[in-house]
Amino acid sequence: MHGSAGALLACKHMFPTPAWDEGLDEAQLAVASHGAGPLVVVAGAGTGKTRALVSRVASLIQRGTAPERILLLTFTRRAADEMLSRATNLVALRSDRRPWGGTFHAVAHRYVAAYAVPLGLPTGFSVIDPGEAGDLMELMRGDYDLGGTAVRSPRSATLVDIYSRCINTGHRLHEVLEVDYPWCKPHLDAMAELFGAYTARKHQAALLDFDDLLLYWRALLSEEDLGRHVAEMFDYVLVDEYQDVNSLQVDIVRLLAPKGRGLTVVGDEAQAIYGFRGADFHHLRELVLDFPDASMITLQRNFRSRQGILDVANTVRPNGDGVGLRLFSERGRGVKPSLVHCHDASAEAAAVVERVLEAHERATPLREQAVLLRAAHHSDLIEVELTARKVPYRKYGGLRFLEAAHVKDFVMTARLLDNPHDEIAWYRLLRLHQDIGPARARALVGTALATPDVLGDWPQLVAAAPAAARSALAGTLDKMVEARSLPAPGRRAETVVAAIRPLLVGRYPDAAVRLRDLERLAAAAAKAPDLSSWLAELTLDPPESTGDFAGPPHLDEDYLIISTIHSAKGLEWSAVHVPHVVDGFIPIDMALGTADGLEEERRLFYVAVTRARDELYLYVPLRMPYHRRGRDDRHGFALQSRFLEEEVISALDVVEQPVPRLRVPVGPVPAKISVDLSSLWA
DNA sequence: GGTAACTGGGTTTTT
DNA sequence: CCCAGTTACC
Repeated sequence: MHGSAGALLACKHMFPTPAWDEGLDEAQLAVASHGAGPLVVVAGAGTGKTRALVSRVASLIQRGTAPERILLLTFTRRAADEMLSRATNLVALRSDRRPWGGTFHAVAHRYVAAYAVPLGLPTGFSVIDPGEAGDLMELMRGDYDLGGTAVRSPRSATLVDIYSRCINTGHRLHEVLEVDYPWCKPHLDAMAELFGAYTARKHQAALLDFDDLLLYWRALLSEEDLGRHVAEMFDYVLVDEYQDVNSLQVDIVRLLAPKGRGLTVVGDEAQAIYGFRGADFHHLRELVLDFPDASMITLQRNFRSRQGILDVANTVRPNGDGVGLRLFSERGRGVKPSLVHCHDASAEAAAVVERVLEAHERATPLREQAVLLRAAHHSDLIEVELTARKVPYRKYGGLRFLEAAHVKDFVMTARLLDNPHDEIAWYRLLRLHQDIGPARARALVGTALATPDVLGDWPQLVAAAPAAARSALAGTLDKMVEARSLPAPGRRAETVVAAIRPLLVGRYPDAAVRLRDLERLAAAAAKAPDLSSWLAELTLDPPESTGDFAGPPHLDEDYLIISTIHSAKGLEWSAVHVPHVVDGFIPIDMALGTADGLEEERRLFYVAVTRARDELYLYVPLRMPYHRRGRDDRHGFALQSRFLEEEVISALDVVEQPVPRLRVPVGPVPAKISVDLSSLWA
């Protein structure tokens, strides 16, 4: 079934060249034509690892593997979709016979939904995001001595982070607190109790958080017979970005590919940027050690960037870890990247926009350029400047569409149709009504959960509500009953929007805009097979930019990309602009405390730099506001980033951005000017 | 006891 | 922009 590389070469002389190996270099070809033994590919940035993976999938199919017996796990759904459609194009497959692919979480969801019954889960379970997990923690933490402000106690978002870290790393709570949250140590016992109760309460409400999806998938795979059956559904498992997996994901991979058979992982330790989420790049090394028969292929020919950019990248690249990989360009020297010194943050914003427009003049479209930032709000001033100069842009990362209050209102209300046990959804929906605050909502949630079929029997819930809220609540519930009776996802979603419309109109001054968002969302839902799985997928893979639901972009539409470095992973642009290359921003101040944190910041900088194909600009403002936002606009001197070591700077062309000077326009001067205040005291 | 409206202080990265 | 804390009103 698995032809060797030799047999493959022989075939090439007899048949027209198969499309999948066209233009591959030796190392990429070795990846594509590798057999079934475990394979570790160490791929530096821009070395064509996507091509190699795509070709491998195509090659496996051509060598006789059934497409549906291949599983491709990637970091984002977009990456999976892109790779799978490229691979299937190479071998011209029927669309119903495609390989499996997606993020760990998305694939987990499919399995967990399909095997809900043996896993002991209710079939109507809902998937909640970390924000909603925080809502549930918030509801509970008061009962576990973690509320109030008498003692400094962790916020609910922090509690979710800690909980999640325990699960994703497999470390015990006290270890996690010791290493990552030492200031929370006094709350150890309270947290242990809270976390136990949180797990139970989620289960009761038929809610699965992101971590649960992985936990249940692992549980399924660990089960003696069923697990083996599920794992045996795949002959090949390919995992991209393996440096960013956590130990739970490692377990899943190991269970899917016992002894590494059919396993391919691709990664680069120098691009590990998800340590804060429990990822550990050592997993990549460990795989090589654990499977002595693993083959290792290193890709270091860079097809993306000019050598000038790689000179910077090679000096920034952390040398302690990794394999001492150095990147060599296949595309010539190019222009030397610039380090632009600016007077202050607003001069920097002007300098960025100026260079964006210059590159645009030189025929680099806006969408071939990106501004990459450490944190989403670092783009404030640049956005102001872009707006003032009418440069269109789209922003990725940071505040998400799904976090917008009205979208959550809609999603959670819609979820209640299939899962009436969802107490956070009830809580949110009830709070949306006038005269129902935290306390009454809490009581009403109790009533709702105690009523066997609340939606069928809604007058009971209305009767328990305060008189002032009854008619509104009756209206909401009545519409929801109607929505529940409609099977078509589009109509169902529309009716949910209708149910909450009066509530939103009362709550948000800009309700009209928000309702339009929801109508678009409902229209998108119409294309899904059913509403509840569509909602789960929306939660797992939310639209990344605010523009994503504005309909398909025009072909000739051009806009600059603004993105966090994290969201830019795996992407590339002709020109890349990195502002704020200043200590406290890159590296960010929050990460300065630990050596590990600082190393991750360096890798982040490396990722940013290696996104550029032809032009790279780093910007250093010499003065920065003390506070990143808000009323205090005092400035202090900024320290150039500690990552800009001498060796890095020598690979850069240092430019001083002239200080903008205020010019007072001088017109015709009158003969005599006088200032007379005498009338004030007369 | 409970809700709504206002104020002042603070903001990393994401499946 | 989101939060916790305060205050005025039911």
